[in-house]
Amino acid sequence: MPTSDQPAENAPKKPDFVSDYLLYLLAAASDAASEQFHKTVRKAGLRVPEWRVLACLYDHDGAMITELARLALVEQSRLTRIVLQMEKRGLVHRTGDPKDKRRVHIHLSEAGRELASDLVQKAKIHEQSLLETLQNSEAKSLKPALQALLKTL
Amino acid sequence: MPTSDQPAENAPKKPDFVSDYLLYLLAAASDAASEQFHKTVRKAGLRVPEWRVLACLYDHDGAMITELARLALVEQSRLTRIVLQMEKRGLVHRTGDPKDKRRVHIHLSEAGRELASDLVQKAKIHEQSLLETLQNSEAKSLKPALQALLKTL
DNA sequence: CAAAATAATATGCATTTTCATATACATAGG
DNA sequence: CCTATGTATATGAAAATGCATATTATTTTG
Repeated sequence: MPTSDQPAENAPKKPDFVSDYLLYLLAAASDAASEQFHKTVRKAGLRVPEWRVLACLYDHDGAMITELARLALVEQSRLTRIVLQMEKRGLVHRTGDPKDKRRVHIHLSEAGRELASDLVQKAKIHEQSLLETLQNSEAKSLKPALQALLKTL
Repeated sequence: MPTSDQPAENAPKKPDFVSDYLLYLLAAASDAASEQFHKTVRKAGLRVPEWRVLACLYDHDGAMITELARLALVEQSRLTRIVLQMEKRGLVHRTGDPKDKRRVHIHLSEAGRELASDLVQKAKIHEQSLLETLQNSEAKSLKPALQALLKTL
């Protein structure tokens, strides 16, 4: 039996796969880096996808459902329901598009905009302190590398 | 009304928040980079969390539930259920720990190991081609930067 | 050593999520 | 202008998920 749970001392140590696998590093880094700030999000009474929607609307107020789903990295039918819940809570409102009656545009309410602004500010502060804990070279290269990755995909 | 969906030409253009926000870039890059390979995973009859569990066991066969949950980036009670399902499908089996009877160790079955090896190989190929689409400088800096981020968190 | 505190896993249940598809509207081609 | 095809959003229903907590085992402490 060639495989063994207890490799002999002289066995050629197989290097780990996951700890050097790009997709794993991306997922793990995303998780780890977000964990702290997501606590802030929940303290503000939002779930993470709701925060994402608010943040995307902060940049793209009036976006339609499909667009917002893509931006906020959530599946369309899920976004529809998230937006409906947020509308009930008074964070956003929905308007029809006169040019294309299928479309629904989502807008921040005043309360939504205030909450978004507050959290965006906190996010920026958190990001700043996160970047400061990294070596200068790593902090400098991270965002451009991620943006390049996104651009080519 | 100071806010407007149609800013005047001379309005000071507020730069986007999300498109330059580290946590967003991480989540978006993770999503985008994984999308393709996750199709391969689903073609192999696995859901993404199951693939993550297999891959982690590929490196850490015999890991206990808590450990595996941490490695595979899933919450513990969820992992318990994922593992139970995978056991029913014959991909893993669970053994008790004689030294500490609370613990449950998870092992790859032969079928599980074969599937894991196959997918790990495909993952490496996919990763390789992904890195090749990036500029050399970006590809070179990405993994170290992510690993540094993980290390400091 | 008994009791309390801690740890590992499992489970009940409410909620969320996904998938497929329905519905409504828009556009293109004959 | 009618039909076919495509697009945007919503929804039903099965399944997955998260949260709190139960259960069992271990460790610590007085």
